[in-house]
Amino acid sequence: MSSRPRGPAASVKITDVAAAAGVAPMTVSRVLNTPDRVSEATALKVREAIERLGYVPNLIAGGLSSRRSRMIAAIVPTIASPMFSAPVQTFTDVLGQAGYHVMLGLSGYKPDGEDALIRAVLTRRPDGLLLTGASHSPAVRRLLKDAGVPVVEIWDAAEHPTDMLVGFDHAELGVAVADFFAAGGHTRFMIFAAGDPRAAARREGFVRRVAQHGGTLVAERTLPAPSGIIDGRLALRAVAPLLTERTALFGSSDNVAFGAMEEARALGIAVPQRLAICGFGDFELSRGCEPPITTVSVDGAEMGRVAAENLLARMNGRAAPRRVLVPSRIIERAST
Amino acid sequence: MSSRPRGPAASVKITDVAAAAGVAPMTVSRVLNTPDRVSEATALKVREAIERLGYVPNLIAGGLSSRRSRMIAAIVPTIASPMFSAPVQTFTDVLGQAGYHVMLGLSGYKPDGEDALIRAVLTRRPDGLLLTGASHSPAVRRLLKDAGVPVVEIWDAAEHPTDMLVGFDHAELGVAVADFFAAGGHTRFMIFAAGDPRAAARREGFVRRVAQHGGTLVAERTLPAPSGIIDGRLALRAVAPLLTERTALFGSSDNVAFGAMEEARALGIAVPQRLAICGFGDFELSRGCEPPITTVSVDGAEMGRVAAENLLARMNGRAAPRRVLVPSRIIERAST
DNA sequence: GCATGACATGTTATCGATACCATAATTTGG
DNA sequence: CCAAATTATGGTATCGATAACATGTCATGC
Repeated sequence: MSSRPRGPAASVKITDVAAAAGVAPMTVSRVLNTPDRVSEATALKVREAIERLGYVPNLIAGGLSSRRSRMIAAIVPTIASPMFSAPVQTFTDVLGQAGYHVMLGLSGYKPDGEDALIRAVLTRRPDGLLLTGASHSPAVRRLLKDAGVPVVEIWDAAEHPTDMLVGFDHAELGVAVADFFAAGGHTRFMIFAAGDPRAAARREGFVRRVAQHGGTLVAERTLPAPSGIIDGRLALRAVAPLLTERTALFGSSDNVAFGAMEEARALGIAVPQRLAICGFGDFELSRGCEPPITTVSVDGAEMGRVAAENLLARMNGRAAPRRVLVPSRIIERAST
Repeated sequence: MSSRPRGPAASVKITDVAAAAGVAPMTVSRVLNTPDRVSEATALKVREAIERLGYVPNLIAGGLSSRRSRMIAAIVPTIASPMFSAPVQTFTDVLGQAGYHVMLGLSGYKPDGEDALIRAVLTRRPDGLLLTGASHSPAVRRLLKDAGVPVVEIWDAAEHPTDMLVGFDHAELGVAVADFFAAGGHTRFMIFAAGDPRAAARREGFVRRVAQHGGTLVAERTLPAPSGIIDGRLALRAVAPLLTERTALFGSSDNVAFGAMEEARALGIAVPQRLAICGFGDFELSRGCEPPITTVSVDGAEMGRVAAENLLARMNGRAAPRRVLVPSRIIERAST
């Protein structure tokens, strides 16, 4: 008799099932984990016993023994934006179908949020990790290396990822948007960028290319991260006096772009005649609003899917690409 | 010497730390879990050893031994909508600060998505569960009862929750919106509702009250769940011919309401003169668009926070309210 | 000065499953 | 018809931590 406190109804364990089915516990384990190694007749008996006793396997115990938790940690700044909720959604779906569960970690936009979170998450011995961005503190990099866990980084395109990466180059994307505007005959430019590292990279590329085109950077505003519709409205209101001539605006997200457009409407600034707007993210909003907003589409759901598949490959001992770049493309709509 | 395969660098465990610090493993455990029961001098030695060896505790082992996983499962249909991402976000934050991690389960809108997910999640022996809605299959209810895990249900107001509940009455809310429109002198009504049970309850309340007011229900459309901006646009386009006189529309989410408004704009239907619109959810969108949209505000973030706190209370052996109703209120804006 | 108790630490026995090796049952081939 | 190969099952020893109890140490009070 155990001296431990037990739950209200001492729960059914693998030995109970084994006894009920007249087999060894190990056989029950096989029925659940490697069914092809058990005869059909035995498997039937065992499954019947499982059903009858209402056995729910304990994956904590299994994980300790097998040293595989079948859990994956996903760390993103927030799920309040489609930018991150989309990849997390598909990531969770794909891994769920493979029998893995996802622990969600929300790091916020504070620079040190990630460190503590990764440390905490590693105490659960995840079989894999999804991280946002590829710039991490040296402490984190060492921690990850020591843990020996497969890691996928998304939403970034560092040359030397910690382990694997599925993302794209934000600076290049900024360049592409500048080129797009220039091709439309624009000479005056503005950018509203959120304060996070990736939005900053997009801005850097955009600003650099504008200069190369000999364009004028009329205004450049940094918004709090995560930035939204209201931030876009406020920013546009602040720069409205500068909108005396035809100008092109790049917003760091579709929400920001939409906010700018709505504020422009309220102020009587014509879009796209006086103000051309390009957003980022291809949220449903930019497609559904009136006029629809030109945007840069990056398939976040796809990113999550590929990240999950690469992680699965590695966890199953197969090889997986070190660096996958997902395409981004400008979707031209009525706002430009 | 163990016959098990070991990781690349056999990882540091509690016995290693204990040896390095010259104490028993149990003392190391105490330093980490119940620091007040350890003398300051010993704690210092132990912490130094932990730091020096880079010890990362194994909560899988700890969980097996203590029968407390310190994990909570959160099951929502999707995180693509602010309706669910907001509560999940605060829920995760609050529990994270208390040392719990959240497993994310996305059940989708298929009726049987939840069953399998809950069953799978229980194999991890979570210390608590967050569920969306309060109508579950009998199998699930029994499973939860047997597991003896604290459960909070959100986004609903069933009379007899499975365990605890933090939500509100959707039908009542539909009634309130009908009253609000009626008070504004409306006699013609339309509703666009998503196909999920909660949107259906809002619709039922709205339709019932409209009838009580002697109003005309001009159109009633069911949208696919989860429904978005585009669904709202399409629905409005379909019913546009009916908008010959002043009409009031209740959308099942702010996204749907916004889509309807944008389509109305495209079709030259004046808002709010010919079409008054009320949404649901108080997303940033309804506040940030032009004109801003009247909506029913329900604080999803607050719901997540309270759910987390009640769960924490119960897990710590304290009492927690069985049924918490969060307020909802109509925020009147320019669309009505 | 010694019993009483509070506090700090150590010892032992699990928690519930799976890896690995051993053995039994079955099939295959010459 | 039997040895060798294959397949199915069982036994044992952990996985890494913590609960419960035992022990040791010191302060307090009468």
